Amino acid sequence: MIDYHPYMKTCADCDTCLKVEWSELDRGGLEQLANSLKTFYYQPGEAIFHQSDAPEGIYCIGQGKILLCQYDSFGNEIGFGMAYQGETLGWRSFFARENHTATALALTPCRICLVPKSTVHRLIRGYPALARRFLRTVAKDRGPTESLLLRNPRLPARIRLINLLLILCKNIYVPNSNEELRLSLPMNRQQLASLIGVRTETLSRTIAVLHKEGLARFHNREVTIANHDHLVYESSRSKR
Amino acid sequence: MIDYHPYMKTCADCDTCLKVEWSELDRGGLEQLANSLKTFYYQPGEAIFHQSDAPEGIYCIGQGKILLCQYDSFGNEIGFGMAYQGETLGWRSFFARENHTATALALTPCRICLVPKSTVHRLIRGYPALARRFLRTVAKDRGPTESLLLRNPRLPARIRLINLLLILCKNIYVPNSNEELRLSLPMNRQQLASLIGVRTETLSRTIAVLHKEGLARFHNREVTIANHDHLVYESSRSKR
DNA sequence: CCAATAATTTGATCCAAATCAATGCTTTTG
DNA sequence: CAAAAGCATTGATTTGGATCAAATTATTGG
Repeated sequence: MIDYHPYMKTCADCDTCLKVEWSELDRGGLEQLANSLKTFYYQPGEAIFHQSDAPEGIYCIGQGKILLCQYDSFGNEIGFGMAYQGETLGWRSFFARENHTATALALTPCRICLVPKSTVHRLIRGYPALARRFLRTVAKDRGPTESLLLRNPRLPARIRLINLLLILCKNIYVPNSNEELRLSLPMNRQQLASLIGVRTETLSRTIAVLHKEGLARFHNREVTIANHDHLVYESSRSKR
Repeated sequence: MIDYHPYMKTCADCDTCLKVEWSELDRGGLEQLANSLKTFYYQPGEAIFHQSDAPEGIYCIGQGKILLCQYDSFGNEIGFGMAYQGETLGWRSFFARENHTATALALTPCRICLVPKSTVHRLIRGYPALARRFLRTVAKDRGPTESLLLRNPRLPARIRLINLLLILCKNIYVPNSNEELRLSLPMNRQQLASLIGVRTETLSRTIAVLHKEGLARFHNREVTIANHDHLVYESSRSKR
């Protein structure tokens, strides 16, 4: 983790952050933001924050993909969500005034800005619109809904995998549903398997089946969604 | 559903509501609240709101227990959370500005106040502290965490049931862990089973085992937790 | 570039929970 | 209060995914 703070004193270099919650700020607020921001770079596998750490503020993902995970009593990593460029991170525990209940792992090289807690507190108090905007962010969190699709014991592994693919599809721009959709799975099979609550062997076999059926062709960490409509159809016909 | 609105024009009758988010309001705010409140009474099985309804405001549970559920494509009810007296309800979709993604069912006779959306909007704008307080409420929501304990396909049914019992225990005051803990399961076996993602037959068998082991004695819709510590121990030793 | 190592896939077997079927209990309700 | 209906438990069988083991494919480091 390298701190580029000395070179990054302004948010002008980082237009992603202005597209998120901070867009509620005026010139003065943005200045406070820029002056207190710390920018960090992470390599895949590095943690942005750890379970049971006290929150240091709110993170703003300028670049990269992040896995949210927990560890069980045997040290196994269990992924339960992802975060992307242009999203804020770490708000749940910050606003709940609790320690982090999850670990955030960089999956790809990441550029992430930390807005220190003192700044967030000041801005939230000074800009009621910012508080309202964060209220919307927190309420809009898809985590709980996704978990019903990905980690439901009553759904077969195949449907859970399909649901995961569909959720990942939503996070990339889809110009035309007729075109083949290519998306990267920026994580290893263990992490992918943990997201849908199966063992890697089961994931492998399920992947092999979808591949043979021609619905989604897998090659290492890339998938080509050949028949998006059919995946949607199959998912919609299943239980919850 | 009976509207007792004519008899309940003030929040003074309903001290629970003052213990929740609305306690951030001053005299004027509370007056606005009291003047626009509508109080409804529900019998077990009645819905407070339905999946895909547009939110009408925020509900305040004066009395009763509520099941949050969804329905799959075959009409099966899948519970994924509960709400209790002294909690607010329906804020997620309200603040996300989306239609409800869940149905709220009364499990016991309920007294519930609806704060109409126009009032909530006005109060949220007029009282920044209220927005911040709701931010905390939304962030503190235990739903996502609980779902990892209750609906994790990698956990055996036994552990998921134990986790459910422990979560239900948390919602009642526990004076002394040595004493036996009695708690009611105010729902049928189908609903209980859906909360931990198993079939009723499996729930029955799992209940029978815990009962025979003397860890938790079940009788109809009542459980007596005989060995809380052991349940905690077993839960903590399991995977996530 | 190749050996060493790690990650992934494939194969064989086992087991927890689903399913299907039947019986025993509670609530309703006439 | 008894019959009917709905709910809950128990039994027998099946099955999807876990587990254990081995082979194959990637990745890393010399």
